[in-house]
Amino acid sequence: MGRAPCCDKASVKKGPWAAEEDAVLRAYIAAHGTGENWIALPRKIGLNRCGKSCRLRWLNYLRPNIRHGGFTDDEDRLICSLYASIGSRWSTIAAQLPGRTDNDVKNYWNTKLKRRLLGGGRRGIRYALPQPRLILASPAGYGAASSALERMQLSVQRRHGIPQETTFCGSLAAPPWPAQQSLLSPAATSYSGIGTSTSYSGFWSHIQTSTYTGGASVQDQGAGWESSSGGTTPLSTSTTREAAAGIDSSSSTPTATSSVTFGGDMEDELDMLLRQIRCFEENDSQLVGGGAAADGSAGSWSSCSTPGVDSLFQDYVQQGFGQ
DNA sequence: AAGGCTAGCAACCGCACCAGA
DNA sequence: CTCTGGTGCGGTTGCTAGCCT
Repeated sequence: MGRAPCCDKASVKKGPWAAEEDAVLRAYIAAHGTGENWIALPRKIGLNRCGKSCRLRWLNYLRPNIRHGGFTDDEDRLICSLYASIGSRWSTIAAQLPGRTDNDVKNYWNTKLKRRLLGGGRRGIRYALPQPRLILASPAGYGAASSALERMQLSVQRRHGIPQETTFCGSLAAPPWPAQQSLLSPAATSYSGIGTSTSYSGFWSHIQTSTYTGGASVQDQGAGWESSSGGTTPLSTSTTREAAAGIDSSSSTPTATSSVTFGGDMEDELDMLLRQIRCFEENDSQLVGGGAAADGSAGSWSSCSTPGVDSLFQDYVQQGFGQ
């Protein structure tokens, strides 16, 4: 049974906000603040709007000190770096950019940065990215897949300056990197609380606590993982092998997606990540050449880099970007 | 000049989380 | 412990202005 809608969608006004509506909402919040119930607010002030719509309008547009457009190069770099590391947690990324909203950052990424850095674009066929033949058991489906792929590609490009057509985006039929399951499982998109809870599970916990230790062949991939939290592999070997081969494994439900409890506070980890990004910016030249040597040798990876994630990239790059 | 295409932005939708009853 | 309502978030879509042919 679904839950009751927050408002009568048939009777509330939808679409663009009029200046008068903005004025009413702004005046009320200026006088009473936003501490009250958003659902009840529109009725109280005579707006024929859904409470969620009012909240969104306030947060994304009417709130003081909001900046729209005109992203700086520094902001570009920060967005790219954070996206490559933590994915599409727009609110977390936006929190590092004063005056920016998650919606703004998201739109900016989708319309400008993504295309500039990764090629392709939005809305499927109109600017179609070459779609990798990676079929997931995950109900999150392609959303999570494309996001993870973008992040891998972005990070590899950032580190090695590799033209996009030579990275895996255009040729990923059977990617040799080992982490499809942990990157793309349903848990990969969820976490509980920032600054309010110490329990965290999902992609971040995997990259913090799991290390890929080998397994160059597809058959070995499932066995290549070691988990520092107690030795439970986050991978299902059967689904991993099938996914890596581009086979629909929807009939084999992932069975080993054990939740790994994250040992630290998310804000601390974000701090660490920001330090890494600054370190990365300062030592960019040290990173170029690591792992991407023409002879396929590993090269050296900077200590600035994010643990776990880099082991994936390193392994992937060592194997020739999916060739 | 007109029609189609593209890019950018605003807003909606649905899900997950959380707190309180 | 369960249920319910409020909130936050990410993904997606609709609309419109500008550009191109």
